[in-house]
Formats: sequence, C-alpha cells, structure tokens
Amino acid sequence: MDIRTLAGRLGLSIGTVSRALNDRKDVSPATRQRVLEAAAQFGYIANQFGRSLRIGRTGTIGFMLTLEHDSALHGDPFFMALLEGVQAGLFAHGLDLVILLARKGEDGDTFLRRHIARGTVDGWLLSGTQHEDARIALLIERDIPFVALGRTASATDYAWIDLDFEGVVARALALLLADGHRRIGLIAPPVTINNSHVVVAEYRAALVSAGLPIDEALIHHGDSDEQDGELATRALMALIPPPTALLLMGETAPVGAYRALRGLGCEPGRDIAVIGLRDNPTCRALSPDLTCFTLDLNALGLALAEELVAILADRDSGTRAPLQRRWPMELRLRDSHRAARLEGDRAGRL
Amino acid sequence: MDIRTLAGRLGLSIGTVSRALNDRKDVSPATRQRVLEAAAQFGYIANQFGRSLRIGRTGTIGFMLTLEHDSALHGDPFFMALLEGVQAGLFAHGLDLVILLARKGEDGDTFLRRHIARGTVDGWLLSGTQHEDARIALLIERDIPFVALGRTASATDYAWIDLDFEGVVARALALLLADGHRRIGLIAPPVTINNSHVVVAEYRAALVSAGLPIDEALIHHGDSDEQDGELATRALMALIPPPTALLLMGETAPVGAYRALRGLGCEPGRDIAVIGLRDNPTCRALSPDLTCFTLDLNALGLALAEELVAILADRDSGTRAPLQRRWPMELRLRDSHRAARLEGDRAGRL
DNA sequence: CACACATCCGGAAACGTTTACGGTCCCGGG
DNA sequence: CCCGGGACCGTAAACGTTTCCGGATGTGTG
Repeated sequence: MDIRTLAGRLGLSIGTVSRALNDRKDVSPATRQRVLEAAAQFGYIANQFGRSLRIGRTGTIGFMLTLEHDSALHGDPFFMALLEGVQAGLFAHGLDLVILLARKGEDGDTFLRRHIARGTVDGWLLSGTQHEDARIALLIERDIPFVALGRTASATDYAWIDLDFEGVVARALALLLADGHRRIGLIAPPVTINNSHVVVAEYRAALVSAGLPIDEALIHHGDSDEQDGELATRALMALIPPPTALLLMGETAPVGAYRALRGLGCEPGRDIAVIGLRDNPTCRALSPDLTCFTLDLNALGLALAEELVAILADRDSGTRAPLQRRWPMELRLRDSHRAARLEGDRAGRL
Repeated sequence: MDIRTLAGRLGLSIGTVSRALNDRKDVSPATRQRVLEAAAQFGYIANQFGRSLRIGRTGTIGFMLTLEHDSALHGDPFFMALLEGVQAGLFAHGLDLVILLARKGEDGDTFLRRHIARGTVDGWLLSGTQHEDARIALLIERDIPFVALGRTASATDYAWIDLDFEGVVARALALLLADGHRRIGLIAPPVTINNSHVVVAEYRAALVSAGLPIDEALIHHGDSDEQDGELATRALMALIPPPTALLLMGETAPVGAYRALRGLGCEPGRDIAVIGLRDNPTCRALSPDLTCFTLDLNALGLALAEELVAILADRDSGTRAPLQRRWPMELRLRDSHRAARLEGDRAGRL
C-alpha cells in the first residue's frame, strides 16, 4: 500500500494526499478528513525511505552503545530506566529512538562515520564518553546534533549532562573525614573513563584541602567489576597500614570488596567503612546495606532527550548555548559507611 | 558526497560505479579497483535511503524490546551478553543490529505494524513472548522473517529458541524430592508470560508423577522481582504447614526471599532449601551462595542470529523447517538448596 | 572476411515520497 | 462586466540508489 494506490482509491492526486497527511495547507478540510480516514482504514503509513530520501531527515534518534567501554552501562540494570526516560522525552516530540550497538572491536569513530554517511539518524546520544573522545570532535566537525552523557577532557562547546562525581566524592570524603578516617582507599576504573579521572582528581583535591597527605598506593585502577573489587580490596588491605575506609566507584565492585574483607576477617560497616559511588541492584543484596549514591535515571533520560530536541529545533536558527550540566546524585545513608571500632592505633595493629 | 559526484570525479557513469561497489559483473577489474580506491579516499558510503528505496531491503535486523513485559530482560545485566552474541552473529553475514523500544503503553502489535509499514528492518528478533502473542501471528501473516526468543501458546510453524524451563524445573524438583522435601513453594510471574506457564505446568507434572498432592496455595504468582519475592515468601511461610523448599523463577526474587526468611528466623540453605531458576549477578552477592541455573547467553544470541540469517537466505527458495529449540540450562550447585535440619515433623512444629 | 559473442560501459527507468509551481474554479469589489 | 485573488488541486521534478537494456568495442571462429 503506497501513496499512489491510496490516492487512486480516493480519486485524488498523490500530491494532495501527501499534503493532507502532512498537515500542509492547500487542502480543503473535507478532503483532508477523507484522506485521513482512508489512510487509517487501509493502514497506510508512509514508507520511511521514500520519505527520508526526499526530506533528508529520519525522525529517529540514535543512542550509541559500545559494548566494551561502557562500563557505566554495561550490566547496569538501571540502564532500562534511563532509556525509558529518553524514549518518553523523544516521543513527546514525535521522534523515535533506536539503539545502535558498535560492533565489537570497531572503535566509536568509524562506527559513527559509517552511520553518518548512511544517514541512519537525525541526532545522537552518546554514552560511555572517554577522557579523550574522537566521536565528539567528529560530530562537532560535521555539525551533527548530539548530547553526550558525560564530559570529555576537551569539554568545549557542546551539550552534555554528566553525573556529578565531584559532588559525590566531596560528600563521601567529608563523611569519612568527619568520622576520623585518615587512610581512605579508592578503587576506580582506568582514567581513560573520564568520570574516573574526575573522581581521582576530586579525591586528591579533597584530601589536600583537608591537609592530609596523598598515598598513591591507596588509589587502585582496574576493571572495577566484582572480581576486580575483590582483588583490589585485598591489595589495598595488604598495605601497611591498611586503609580504614574504602571508596568504590564500580557498581558491582562492592560485592567483591565485601567478600575480600570477610575473607580477611574484617566486617564491612564495623571494622571498615565502605561507600559505593553508584547505586546498583546488585548491591542491594549486600548486608550490611551499602551506603551509596543514587539518582533518578528516568529523569536523566528525559533531560537528555529534551536537550537534544531543543538542539534540533534550534538547528537552523540562531545558536543557543549548549546545556552543560552536572546531574546531582543523592546520598543514601545506610550502614556500611560506619566503622565503630575505628581507633587511632587500630590500623597499626592489624 | 553522493554517487553522482563520485562518478563525475572518476569520469565514469553512476551505473558503472554502483556496479563496481556492489561487486556486480560488467565491470573491468581495473576500473573496479579504481572505484574502490576513490570511494575509500573520499569516504563515500552509499546513502541508506536511496539504497533501501531501490532494493527494498535495509540490511538491518530489529531486536524488539518492550520495556514493560520483558520481565526476563528488563533489569537483566546479562542482557548485554545476549546482544553481543546477536550482534556478532549478524555481523558475520553483513547485517546490522538495531534495538527498537516499544513506546510505553503502546502494545507490541501496533508497534510492529508501524515499523513494518515503514520498512525499518528486514527481520525481527522477538523477546518477552507472551502466552498469547499477537505479534507472532502478525509476522507470520505478513510473511516477515523473524525468530522468537520464547514460545507462545499457539506454537505452530515458526522459528523459536526458548529456555528449557521444563528441564530446569524437572531437575530442581528431582533434587528436592530426593532430599525428602514434600511441600515445595513456587514463586513465578503471571502465566501470561509463557515461560511461567511452562514452569507451573512442569511443576504440577513432576509432583503428580512423584505421587504427591498439589497444594495450589504453594503456587504464588506476582511480579517476581525482589519485592514480590519478599512478600511471596512471607505469604508462603505463613501456610500451615509451611514449605520446606522454595523455587524462585524471578531473577532477583531470591534476594527478597532471603530477607523474608531471615526476618522469620529461618536461614536459607540450613532451615529451608532455596533454588533459583535463573542465574543473576544480583544473586551472586547472596550468602549462602544461591543454587540456580545458568546459561551461555552469548551463545544463545549467536544461535538466534544464525537462525534468522538462515531464514533470510531461504526466503525465496524452498521452505526449510524452522528451528524450534529448547536451550539447555546448566545447574549450578551451591549451598542454598540444602536444608540439613529437614526432619519429617519439623514442618508441623513450626 | 563475416559473423557470433563476450566484455565493458552509459543511459534511463524505476523505488515512494515531498514540494514548488501552475492551473482551475469561484467569489466579491471596482 | 471584468479582474484580482484566494482556495483547492494536479503535475512534475527532485532525493540517491540499483538494475535492465542497448550500444560500442574487441576477440575468436567458421
């Protein structure tokens, strides 16, 4: 069922039918009504390719998903909540969402190049931003609308929303320092992940401003998954003196950390303080409950969509300032950040 | 950069350039070489819309994701492993993968109808199959290639791969019955999810063939998430006599079950046997370790892709028998299925 | 030498849509 | 009565690609 046969059945020209369906003028209200009814009856929906070929747009937004680097999303059950928000925000403006998977091994740059040349989508949502991210430079150069979930090192003039890890680390360290902790271990992904970079920088800054020395040995970089959480915890606890508190950036890392600590006869929330920087359902199974930071991912998805829609609307008119926003996270105080047995000399004895 | 300017730069006609790029005959090896080099140099990639409009295919496969019903995937961190397998399998045959999200509230039927009319993809992968699924009837009627991840009630002549819940339940019940359990609770999603239907049927069959009575009160239907796992466990344990073993279908339900049991002073793996039907990282944080069933999702994704590719290849030629396969799951024996204190009269005393 | 035939290439017609343009009708004001 | 102009509609040209068809050239065979 194409527009030609639909027009034929109605005794109209295809031009009129097209105008009627697209709410253009030069169509009488009566015929417009007639066309819409016939379209609904025959289940006619304009072919995407003919349409896109003509008007140069697709009406869809691409969410680029990289299976490898996206440690923040890979395996994150909350991911769906984010997508739900994005979806809702786009739909409200008549846009569709497709999720594109970068082929394993293919780097993001060539992936984007391929889809740009093919014209797959009208705009992009980028996640898993690296510290140095070629994709952003490419999109800026080609003048393609996009919003990045996460900053890069060269955070110039483009739209991004990023989790406020500065605030998170500051808040967590304030909590621990107030409790008297002086040696605080940090387990985070490699600094190629920009957020990890931010976390480490803020960690250093907070310690310095508290007048404390920085022991590089207390900073561990790894995959920051469950297994690495376990290994890293063991390594940090082998230091002399060992840390009295742990900050874990990886979402599932606390699970491994708990296991490692218990293997050393060290009970989280009693003998050592543990704070997770990101909430995760996996960690809800831990006891004692993990003190961590949480956020409304649905709202975040909505905000991403809104900004992209605004950029698309502003495409040809004047240039508006791109949104650059740190998304607040909320501290969920539970039990694991306590360390009742913390004494000044305990660390030395262990 | 379109094919016309590329042809102009080469001093060739667009027809010849197209043939060269698509490996058609009627092109001399020398010019083919020249065209390929020029295309690579100028970064020319054929526009998707012009191409699809002409040949009627897109070269992409759609993975339909419903945010609501997909309880098997929603919140499943292993989901990415499945997609990775699908992606790899499709790429090996030059196909791309896009993930489409059904709009919230939109039912799968109209969602598919929309995308079929628009011609978004060449074939479909369906997940979250319902007991009665209109999508499958629609795709069969329109003769559109697809593979379903999961059966439906009217499992006729189409390709599907489904988790072998028959085998899983049989194995789990054999284990429990051999240990002397007679009252076994079952917590599962509503039977509109086909797999839940299968599980309950197999549960009944296994008990009957063991000569045991079936207490309908022992079968609980709910969301089967963490919260429902807790509620359902509490409800089941309030029965007189309470069950001595629990079978949990929801992936995160065991987390809630553990919590409920401990609230009743009942230790999993000692006072009561707990078996999860599906592995989940969330459950890896549980102690004692959850006895559950696991599978290679990456391989499953690959198999889905392979079957769909085979269907596409066979599209115009003769009809091959569609693959209908129950995907085996492996029992991971841990600690939670034990119930050392199980005695004949314990249940009565509790 | 003539002819069949293979090889290689250009021209042009589709694929389904949107939109600029021009044409027809009708109505009201000069 | 005539004409300007609005309302409505049809025609046709694009958008970028693939593919059928025919033409030109060369090559081998009777």
